[in-house]
Amino acid sequence: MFFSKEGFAASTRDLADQLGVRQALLYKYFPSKEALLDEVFEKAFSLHWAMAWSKVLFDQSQSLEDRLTHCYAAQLDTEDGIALRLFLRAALDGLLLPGRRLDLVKEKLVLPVIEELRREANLPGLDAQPLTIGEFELFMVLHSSIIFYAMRTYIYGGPMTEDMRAVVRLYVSTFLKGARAGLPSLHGSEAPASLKLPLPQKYAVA
Amino acid sequence: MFFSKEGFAASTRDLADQLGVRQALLYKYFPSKEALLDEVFEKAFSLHWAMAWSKVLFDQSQSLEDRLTHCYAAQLDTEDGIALRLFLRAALDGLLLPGRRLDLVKEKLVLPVIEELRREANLPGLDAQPLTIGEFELFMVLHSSIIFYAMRTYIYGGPMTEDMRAVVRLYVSTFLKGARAGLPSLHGSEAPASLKLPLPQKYAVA
DNA sequence: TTAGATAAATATCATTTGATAGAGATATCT
DNA sequence: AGATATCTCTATCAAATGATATTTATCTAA
Repeated sequence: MFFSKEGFAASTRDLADQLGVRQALLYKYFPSKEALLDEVFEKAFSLHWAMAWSKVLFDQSQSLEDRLTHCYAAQLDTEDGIALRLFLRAALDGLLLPGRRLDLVKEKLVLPVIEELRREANLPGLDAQPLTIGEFELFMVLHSSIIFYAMRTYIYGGPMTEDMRAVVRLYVSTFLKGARAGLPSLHGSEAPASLKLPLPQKYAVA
Repeated sequence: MFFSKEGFAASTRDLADQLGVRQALLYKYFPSKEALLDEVFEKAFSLHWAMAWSKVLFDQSQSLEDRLTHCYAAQLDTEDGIALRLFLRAALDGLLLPGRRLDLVKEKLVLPVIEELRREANLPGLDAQPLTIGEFELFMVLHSSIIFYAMRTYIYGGPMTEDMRAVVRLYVSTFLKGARAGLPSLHGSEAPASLKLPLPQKYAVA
């Protein structure tokens, strides 16, 4: 989209030019520039993300590494940079969408994965002991890698490998190795108390 | 700074207001708004980052985990969000600074750490076998975690733990566990060929 | 104190930009 | 065809904005 490249301060005339249309026409469809931007946000953030998740993640016939790799690779496949740019611009301008996105990630990805890792390690389930800050931050190791990969690709514009799936698999396997080795001690007595606190409901908005 | 909050499209009048000065006065010190922005960039990106690095990282008397934790925690300590915001805005607007930053990270952090991890694993040194894409991406697992933590703190504005150092240590230890376990196989025959290619000189600019 | 310079304010200009009004064109229905 | 409704364009306004010119205040040195 236009605003993802030019920023929200871009003029409606430039937008109209790019659409091959006259500037005044925009105001037949949108009462104001703000309404137009609202529409842009709505389109960009509606279904995007969070589709492939959920289902594939629970398919116990594949290894957790395969499932996570599949989810995040699918994620990066559908990502075209536009939503990411809009997303960052919105965050920089003080919108609170980004925080809510993390809430979604927590619900759809962090909780299932940590539940499974806890089971592997013979730790109590999430219903018995709520998700801790340490576990959330542990998962952020993986999530950050993917996000930053997308940023390097679409924002930084750096030269990336063609073999995205291999990189995602490397991220996932590195994370899983570290998480499996470290999760028990996150619940042990030697872990910092701050990491054992339950994760608060984040970014809650009225 | 002003532009890190308001964006580069903010008006010189608002800037002057915030400085408690009249708008025209700005043009006694800067020939144009663009020159003013250049100055802002210069200030923001000059020495910032990359100071604590280098030295501490080579102090073999501490564990690699301690050294990395120290470096990145110091990094996050000096970070006030301003540089990060400017940085992201610049990246979104197509500036190529971000790529160069990664070049710095590669030289000051990735190379020493991978060299050390290779030595631990009895793998050939970097002079014998250049840094691979896989190794760089491996380190990105750690680096992304830190960057994204800063973004969550200063851009997303989410509620973060007070105990930043504990989180950084968790990132570092998780990365190290995964990297130590995975580095040998990154050089083995089962690794994807794409990850074994040498990392190209990135983001080179004339 | 005064001459000269430096710093800051006022006033103003030309462009850009969001937004509106009304004319012309195109399609649709009877 | 003719009436009507929809769509798009031209023309224009008022406010905001980058930039300049001119005036006023403040400081410094002899």
